[in-house]
Amino acid sequence: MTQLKTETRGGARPNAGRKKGSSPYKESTQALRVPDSLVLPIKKLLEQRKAQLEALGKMTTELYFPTQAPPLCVLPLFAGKVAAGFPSPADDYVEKNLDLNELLVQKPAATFFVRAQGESMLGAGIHPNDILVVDRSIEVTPGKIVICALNGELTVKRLDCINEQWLLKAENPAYADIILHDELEMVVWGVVTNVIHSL
Amino acid sequence: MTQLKTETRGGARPNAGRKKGSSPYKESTQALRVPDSLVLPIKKLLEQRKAQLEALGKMTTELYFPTQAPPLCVLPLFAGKVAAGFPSPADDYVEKNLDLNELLVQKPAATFFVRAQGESMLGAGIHPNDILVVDRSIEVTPGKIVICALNGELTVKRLDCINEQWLLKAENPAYADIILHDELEMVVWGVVTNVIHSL
DNA sequence: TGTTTTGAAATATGTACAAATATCAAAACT
DNA sequence: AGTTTTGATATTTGTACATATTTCAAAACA
Repeated sequence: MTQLKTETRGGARPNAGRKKGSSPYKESTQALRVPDSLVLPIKKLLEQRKAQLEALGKMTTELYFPTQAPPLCVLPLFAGKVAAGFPSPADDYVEKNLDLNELLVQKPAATFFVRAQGESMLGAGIHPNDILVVDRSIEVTPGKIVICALNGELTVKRLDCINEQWLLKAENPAYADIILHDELEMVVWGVVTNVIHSL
Repeated sequence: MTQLKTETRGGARPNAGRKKGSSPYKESTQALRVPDSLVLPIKKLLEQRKAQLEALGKMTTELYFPTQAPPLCVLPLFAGKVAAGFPSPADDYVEKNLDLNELLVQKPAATFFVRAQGESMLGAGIHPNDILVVDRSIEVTPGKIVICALNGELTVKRLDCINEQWLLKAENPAYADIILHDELEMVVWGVVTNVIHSL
């Protein structure tokens, strides 16, 4: 015969139980059926989402990470020559399939975009209104093109160091270099890895 | 009492039953639990995948569509000024969240990538080794930058029409324009919408 | 002999459910 | 009075299962 224990701890009471939104995604989930080949990519995405939310929890500011995700998209990349007409897969025109996010974003949690203004970096292929891909995890060294806040103003320049003097160099003869002295408040946001130019 | 019907059609036999891979994805599926905010995007992706596979069934050649999907990726886009340090969401530095595929690929089924060669289009911001985003669904009109096969050679130029004479113009004084005459076999692949430049 | 109809079998798919996990107020302990 | 332990409860989460769908060979038909 089993002893009936009358436990007095725990028990029914308001506010008991697991809280809504206590999943790693901070929101409810639902079961979705997806094809095998998409399982791994989507799982990767879910891990990434979790990591972002975790990072978010440690930040004082918010909004750095998206609340909604976009559609996946992989498209073929062609290269080389082509017999007149559209290329055939028999020939090796298809270099490989390419995903833009994979190509341009190595570390999602450390990457953001900035829209370029001005013509000071034309020589580096950066035109007004271009979108710059910026990686905050890359080491800032002389020669790198960086996004920085100069006295509160966002700017893109090539960082350089000549005779122990740090410079921000424009890649356009019409613009003067900026010498970094103590009165100048300069904060580097990250290193520009790619430029997206719309025609 | 129920009448026991002895059906003679159908019945046990080899090769009966639904075939493996008879799903719209041509492969097996599995249930995956995803956060609410990802449900719609992923459903969109699944629809896209189905549409691609359907289109594939109607094509003679393959390989235009990917067999494996990439990770999703949305990142913030910043704009404007910034108080020294990293931007705060209280200010409006965050222009919007941005997905590269969404930004650069309007029609996945009509879009592909080509790697640029040569310096003939420097003036349009196209450098050697840049990746060009090409949309085959955009109408080819004078002024557009197009990818075309010229006697089997892949090239990128600006299409123009002067006095009813069609031209392919380079955007670099060092390169001559190409006049389109009957002996020249020219097939337009599509219109260049974006240029991706690596630093 | 060629065409159409038919139903059992095999796979596909949405979801219900059981098991796992997190939460917190009250009890027990210092 | 403050800290730690405890267990009922609410939610999350993986997956088994019931249902729907597709397929094909044999039977029925023309």
